[in-house]
Amino acid sequence: MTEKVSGGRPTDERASAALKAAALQLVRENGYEKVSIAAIAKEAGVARQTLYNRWNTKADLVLEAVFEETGNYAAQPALEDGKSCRVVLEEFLINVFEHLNKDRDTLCSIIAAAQKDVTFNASFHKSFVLPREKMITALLHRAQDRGELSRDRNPEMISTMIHGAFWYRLLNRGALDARLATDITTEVFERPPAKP
Amino acid sequence: MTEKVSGGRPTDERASAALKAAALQLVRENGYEKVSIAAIAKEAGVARQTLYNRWNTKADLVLEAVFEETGNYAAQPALEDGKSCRVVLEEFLINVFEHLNKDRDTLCSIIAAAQKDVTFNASFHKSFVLPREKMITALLHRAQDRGELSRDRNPEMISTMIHGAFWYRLLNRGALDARLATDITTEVFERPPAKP
DNA sequence: TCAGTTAATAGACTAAAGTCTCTCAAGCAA
DNA sequence: TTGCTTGAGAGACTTTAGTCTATTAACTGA
Repeated sequence: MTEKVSGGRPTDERASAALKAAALQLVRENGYEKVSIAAIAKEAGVARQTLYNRWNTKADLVLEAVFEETGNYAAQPALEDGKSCRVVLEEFLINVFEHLNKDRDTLCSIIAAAQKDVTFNASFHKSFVLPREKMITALLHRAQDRGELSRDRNPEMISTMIHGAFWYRLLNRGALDARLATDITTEVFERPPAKP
Repeated sequence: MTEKVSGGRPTDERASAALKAAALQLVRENGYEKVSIAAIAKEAGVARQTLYNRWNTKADLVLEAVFEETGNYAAQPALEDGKSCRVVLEEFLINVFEHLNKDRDTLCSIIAAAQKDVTFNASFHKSFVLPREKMITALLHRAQDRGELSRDRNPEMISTMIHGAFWYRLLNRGALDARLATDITTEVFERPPAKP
């Protein structure tokens, strides 16, 4: 964040790149838990301390590596074309699930790491979790504005329930597929009134 | 599971009890991550190997300890009295949240541990997660039978979304309070139709 | 009583995370 | 060129999880 003040040896960006590449490769090959920090540093051809100079934990490094490679997992869904919000939500979820499935085990490990490290939890939440939550909330507000969703509904709560549903599936080894996207979307948008 | 066949020194149940008590006390005092297995064994006045003889990991031990002490966290909600399913769900959730809040950090750590150990994940899921999921699903089916919930709704999906919502809150350090219980229940049961 | 069996204790050992220190490298400004 | 500053490399050190082994304790059946 803060600009470098004066001299000193510049950080070698190739070392960062090599570490991220090595981390991603080893984690995908062997699984997050099986890969030691020493192994990542060795694979990158870099001293272990250099890794610690840049990231606090393996989780920080791997999150950044996965993130960067996948373009931050799914862009904001476009709201302003001809599609209904319902269709946009469904397509968005399908897209998210595709990305999640690619690094599924790694993401589970990252969520796990966030539970044992408050600092990492905060940065993970800020850079990854919250933005996604707000995308859905914004989409649901838009749906209310367009009359596709009743004003009586609670977009923040629905967003929590949507994200919760696939976190729950993710962490409990359930399927993350188009069917889930459709089922969630249906539950959100098709609301026949209770019989009196 | 299998009965003991013949002789041999009997396992000392006092050791198990002492280990569970020590684990619970130390974890609540210092936090799950800060407590080492050696410290638990020492506090219980028992050899470290004795702990490993009974549980595979710290997570197995702590889960059992927490479980036992809290009577498995919330009983099946009674379906057969005068209350509506909506009220039963709300009260059930309030009750669950009260329990969850007591050992909140510990439960987060247990969920985290389940992500790095397939064996523990399976036993956690079987003994803890699935039963709760089925309670809610059964309640929602009952609501459909009684006409409190439309037949068009998907009880399994709703159950996933409900549990997901509070897992998500739990893991992301959000509030687990009566307000959440009410908001969830409202989202589930009050479904004004979309405007045409 | 004694042989067989299983549990408990104590301690060694490995692998890994994380911290620390020392030395060298690479840039800056006077 | 000479300090000054910061990064990089190498390796020591501590703590912990987890495994393994040898020894002793407690119980059963013949």
